[in-house]
Amino acid sequence: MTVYKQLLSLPENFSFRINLDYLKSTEDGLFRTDQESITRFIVLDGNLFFIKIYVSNNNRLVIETEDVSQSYTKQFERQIMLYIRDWFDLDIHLEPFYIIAKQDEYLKMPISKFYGLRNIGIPGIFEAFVWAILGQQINLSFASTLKDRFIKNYGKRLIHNGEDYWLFPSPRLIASLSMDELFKIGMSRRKCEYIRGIARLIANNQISREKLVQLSDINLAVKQLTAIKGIGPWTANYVLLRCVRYPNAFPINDVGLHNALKLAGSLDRKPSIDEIKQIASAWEGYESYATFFLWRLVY
DNA sequence: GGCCAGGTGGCCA
DNA sequence: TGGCCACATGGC
Repeated sequence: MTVYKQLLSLPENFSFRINLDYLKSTEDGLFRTDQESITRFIVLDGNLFFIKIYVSNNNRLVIETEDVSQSYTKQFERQIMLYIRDWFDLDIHLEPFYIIAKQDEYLKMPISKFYGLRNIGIPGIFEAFVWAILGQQINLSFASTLKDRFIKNYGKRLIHNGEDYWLFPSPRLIASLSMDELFKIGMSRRKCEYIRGIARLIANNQISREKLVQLSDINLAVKQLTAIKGIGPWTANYVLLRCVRYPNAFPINDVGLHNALKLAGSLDRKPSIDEIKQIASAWEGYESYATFFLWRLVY
């Protein structure tokens, strides 16, 4: 099979090792990691590509693409590069964030420990919503178990070099399932309803990542999303942070954020919401990155 | 055994 | 608006 190789230059404040470590900690069947690379299948307009990502000696990102569907064109090559730039959030300029963070009581420790980390995204909006809804209220290890069951019950299994990879279930399929069919994997009936509801909205193109990007106003985006049953302020901000990439998305109610602030600030208790608003006022415009680095302390 | 987990909607005053 | 409560399940 033909393999195409592309290079992407990396910003100085990007550490492949730190980002690989992060991905390793969140491996979910959709992609795989080893000591030096990340691999996954991606689908573009129904065409399948297998990509391998690693770093070269002169600090460039190398992307090898196997042309599984025999349909590789310059157009797909561009789309694959955009996919990678987006997944690793390569187009954001983080210098101003690091300047703020270096003198911030709560951020100086995490940015020193994880210097070079990026907000590794959740590429698909449906995947982002499902992951957020699964994570509501329950502990993260159980949420991971549910995600694993969700992917392996309803997703598509692919094999490459004898190893399993999964494609995330399509919103169309999930929208068509019965409550009992969804309930069997062990999530609450409410989570089943929320997930099926969002699957319908996405399948009908009533919600899309592009539309949310175009709004370009976090308050409007949150207002629109929280009108949907099952999407509260936390879920809306989580999806805007991890997928749509609003730099000022801020899931202020997040328990993990509270624990991380307690740890980073050596507090004897978790801070109150009012205290967090006070703390975060120094991060204006970079709340998403502040949150992502703080999460890395506790997850 | 009880409480807390990467919350949310529904009910009640 | 603000205060409860249920929700599925696992870990401590």
